Amino acid sequence: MSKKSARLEMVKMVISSQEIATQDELMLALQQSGVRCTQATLSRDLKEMRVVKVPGSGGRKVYMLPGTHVFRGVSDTHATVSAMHHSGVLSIKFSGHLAIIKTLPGHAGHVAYDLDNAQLDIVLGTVAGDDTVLVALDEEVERSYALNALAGATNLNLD
Amino acid sequence: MSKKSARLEMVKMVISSQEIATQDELMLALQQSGVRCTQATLSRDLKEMRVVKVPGSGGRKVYMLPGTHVFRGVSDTHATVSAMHHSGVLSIKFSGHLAIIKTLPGHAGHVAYDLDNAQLDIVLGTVAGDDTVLVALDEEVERSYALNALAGATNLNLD
DNA sequence: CGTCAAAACGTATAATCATGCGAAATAAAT
DNA sequence: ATTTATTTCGCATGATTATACGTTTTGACG
Repeated sequence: MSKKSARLEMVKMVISSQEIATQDELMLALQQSGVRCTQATLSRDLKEMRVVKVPGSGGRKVYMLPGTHVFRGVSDTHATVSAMHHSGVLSIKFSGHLAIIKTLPGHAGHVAYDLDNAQLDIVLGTVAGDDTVLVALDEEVERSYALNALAGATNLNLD
Repeated sequence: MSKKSARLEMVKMVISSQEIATQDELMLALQQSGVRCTQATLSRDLKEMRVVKVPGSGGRKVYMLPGTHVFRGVSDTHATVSAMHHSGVLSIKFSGHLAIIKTLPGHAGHVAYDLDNAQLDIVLGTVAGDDTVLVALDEEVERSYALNALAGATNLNLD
């Protein structure tokens, strides 16, 4: 594993788990993880990885992985993600009439897509971040029912 | 019909029909269509529209409209599009203290942006996906009031 | 190992983009 | 219409990103 590809993996992990607005910011975040390099190198890395900078709410712009932001495990030196669920769904919790689905980094979009396609009439709408999906539920539905429906639509195995 | 929204439409048309790499380039392309403005203005426009710059194949980076947004019909070069700035809002529903706004694909960001800028004090915050905006509402507000406020801020015509 | 070629990198700087601020334009109110 | 408030905009400049170029590293081969 070259020094470069290790850095690239770390970049993926960092930008999919936190909001990074500039390359200097990214550089600092990488230092926290023991990766040292310059802004120039990151500029080249981000271009090579086709990372895009997206204007978000609140006037800030953050880096995001392209396409189906799929972040597959980390290789060697650092933390590897265990317990990979097929769906990428880690947990489903509720607050009010909102379901909060936590996923692996980068999987939220895919999970939300599946949910939308499932056409559940208990779901009023979904919004996906990077590793979180907010699901607005109909007021009338019971949580136990919703949990089953959501788990089913996302291929989550309830234990 | 403001001068601004006309320019915004033209920007959409230009960046969806040709490969634009810089804001100066975009500025020149707009001049060809009779729209004159500065790079500074375009910077603000692109941010408002949440246009992203994507590193493409040939080492080139081009601007792209977010989501699966398809720009639909404008007649010819100058073409003042009528029925412009339809909000893209399809429906507004409620669940608990949350409003769920469904929009045309790719329009959620813009709608959320408008809402944020409207500075409604009944709105605590917004989150935009691709075609859904979740709006966190103040606990005290009546739904009928909220509906009117949201519809107003998003230029939705209530029937 | 030593040599060569290719890739990766840092420095310095150019290119591009974002923004504070006052001016001009637009809308709202009297 | 005149005043007042709000939005939009351009200019100048600060902030961020990209790259030319020389240096170092990496890897293949003898």
